[in-house]
Amino acid sequence: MARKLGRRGGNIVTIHDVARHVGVSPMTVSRVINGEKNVREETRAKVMASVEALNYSPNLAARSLATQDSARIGLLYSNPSVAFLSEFLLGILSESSQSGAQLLIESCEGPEGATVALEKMKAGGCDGVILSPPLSDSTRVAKILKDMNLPFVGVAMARPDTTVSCVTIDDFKAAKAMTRRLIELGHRRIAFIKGHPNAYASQIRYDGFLAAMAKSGLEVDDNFVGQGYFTYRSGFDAAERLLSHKDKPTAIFASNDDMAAGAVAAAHRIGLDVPDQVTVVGFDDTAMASSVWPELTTVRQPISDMAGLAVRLLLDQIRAYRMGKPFEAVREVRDFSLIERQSSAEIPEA
Amino acid sequence: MARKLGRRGGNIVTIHDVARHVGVSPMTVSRVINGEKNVREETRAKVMASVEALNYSPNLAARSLATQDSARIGLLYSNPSVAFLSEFLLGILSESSQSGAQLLIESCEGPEGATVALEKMKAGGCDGVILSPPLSDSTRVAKILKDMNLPFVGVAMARPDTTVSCVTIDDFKAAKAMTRRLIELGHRRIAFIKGHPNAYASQIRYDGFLAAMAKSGLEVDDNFVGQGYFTYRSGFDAAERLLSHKDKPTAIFASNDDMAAGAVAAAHRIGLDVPDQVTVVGFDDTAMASSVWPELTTVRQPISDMAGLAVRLLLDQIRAYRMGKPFEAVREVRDFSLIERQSSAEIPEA
DNA sequence: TGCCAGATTGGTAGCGCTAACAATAAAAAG
DNA sequence: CTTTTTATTGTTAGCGCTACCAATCTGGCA
Repeated sequence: MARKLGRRGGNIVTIHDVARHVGVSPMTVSRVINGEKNVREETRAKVMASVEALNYSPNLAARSLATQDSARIGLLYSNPSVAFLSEFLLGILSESSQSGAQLLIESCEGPEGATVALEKMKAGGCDGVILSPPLSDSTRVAKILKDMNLPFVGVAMARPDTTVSCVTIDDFKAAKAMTRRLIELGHRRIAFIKGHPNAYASQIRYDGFLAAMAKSGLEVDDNFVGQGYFTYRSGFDAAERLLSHKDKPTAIFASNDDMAAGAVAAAHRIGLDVPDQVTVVGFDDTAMASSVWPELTTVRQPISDMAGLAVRLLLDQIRAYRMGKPFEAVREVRDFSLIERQSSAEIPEA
Repeated sequence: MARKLGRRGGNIVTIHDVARHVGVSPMTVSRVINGEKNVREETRAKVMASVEALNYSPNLAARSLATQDSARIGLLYSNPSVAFLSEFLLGILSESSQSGAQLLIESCEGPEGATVALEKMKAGGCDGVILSPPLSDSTRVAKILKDMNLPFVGVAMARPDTTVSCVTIDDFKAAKAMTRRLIELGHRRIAFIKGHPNAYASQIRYDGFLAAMAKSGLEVDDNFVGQGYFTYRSGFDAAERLLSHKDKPTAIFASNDDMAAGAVAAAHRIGLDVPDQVTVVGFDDTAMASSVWPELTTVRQPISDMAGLAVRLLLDQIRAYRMGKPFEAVREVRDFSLIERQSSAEIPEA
């Protein structure tokens, strides 16, 4: 029976080829590439060498067919920052392609649209769902999923909820750290622009700011707190107000990058140089942060990693669910980092 | 032999289940779901009904294993606009998950890094590569791939090259259309900010602008053409200069959104209202366009569709390549669209 | 020396699907 | 009415991999 050739682009190296090359059974090769124990070190080395030599890489389709643990995971996102989305997708993608998971992607507008999207996923045979913010913070979406009996993992969820699995950073700590950094730079009159009142993250970031200020014995003037809505425009407006006081703040901490960019524009409008006369910092490290000028000092979440981790967690949950194990929520907290760019500087000499 | 249960999340419906339910052979079901001919209409309907009733959806792993036409496709991107990337990924993702293609993703910095990344892909068993801009425009990357004998498809390639497959829009026409629109709005003194001189798109967009101007009998003053580099800062600087002439332009066409955003900031700085006193338009419809205020009128490419199409084209090419057919380059041109937001308006009454 | 536990390896079967061919039924041709 | 063609369906085998169990080989110990 003539074997079809040229398949897999000339890379038709299978586990059998490797096995033959080494002189062991395919099963042993399988064990080695899956890192199982109970393989003699010597054998393992030989196999590894052959894998390398033949440039073998396993056929994921075959593997997931054989292991039966291929899963379909749904990705629900809803108009997050686009920059966030791309990093998010990158993380999801590389992880899920490795684990051979199938992806179903749906976007939705708010929790209402979520119902429809989730029904669609369920119908499409989804085994679990990953939620991007701000959906991950929605109690409503969480409820829908629980009712559907679908495992899910939220990414960058600010809402504290021990019954839901998620991967996040500590928004409180992050805001606190950024504030501390501003204080370190000599700033005392620090203004804060809050995010959308509906978002959990808004409150938590604000709390972090307050905590850092309190710890340094600095008081927060009500005039130095602006209400924003996570949009450029709202940041612009809030900053304009904040900067109109006779005793201007020397630094503005906006609780996301869009608002920080708006704040920079407002400062420029008034004729204030950033950062020489006002420091402006943001949060999230979206594309915005490095597109505007000066580029924004901001807080960065390891989004790609977080998304990848979310996939792994979800697959674990799906596996557990299939084995009939009881559900156990996991909360993984990742480290954030402060990215210092050109929009922040030491306090100007008075 | 006890069958493992609970697999595929309770959605263990296989083609056999459907077959049994209908009372035909699995093969017939396979034919129906693959839309093959030579199936009686009546049978087809019955199968369809069962598929619906049982909520069957095929196991892609099994399918690609059986058809042997699973492919590994590489995705090479290099720091494009993040907004572009996410749309791009979305398109790639939904298409490739449907076709069961495996994805390998690599980013690289410029054509130098491309060599390394592509070697890695080749080693990883890639059967073909998709290039995002600006890599798609690089003759160097194209050469590397040709030398490697790897099929590839470029997305949003401005460079005219009939030996390379790509999916693009007509940058010339798009720039022309936007310019025409500005003229329609009554603008006569229209300034243009060029993109990075190394990018093909820059020249082509500029040509489109010139063509539209010429067609309307408008002359282009050298003072009304600024050199930018696709960055916010360069747009800011160029606009500042353009707006400093005593006979200011009433509209500025920046050849990407970042520069347009910079131009808006420059106008604001000078105290000019956008769009009441100056119209500013961009190109690309990146996140930037709808993040700043006023939101930018711009040219939009159907990136997601284009990326999806690129995947399909690439898979076709890989298939053709495997069957030993000669390579044939395809150039698919998609329609762009003009997105009118708040940064453009009719010419102010003098 | 003989026996057994544990370590290491191999054999078999089958995951869900479809290519290729075989078989049957229906239609067309002679 | 038989033969050929064509339309429709079924059968077999195998894609590449791994779960499961059987086989073999260690060495330790009585």
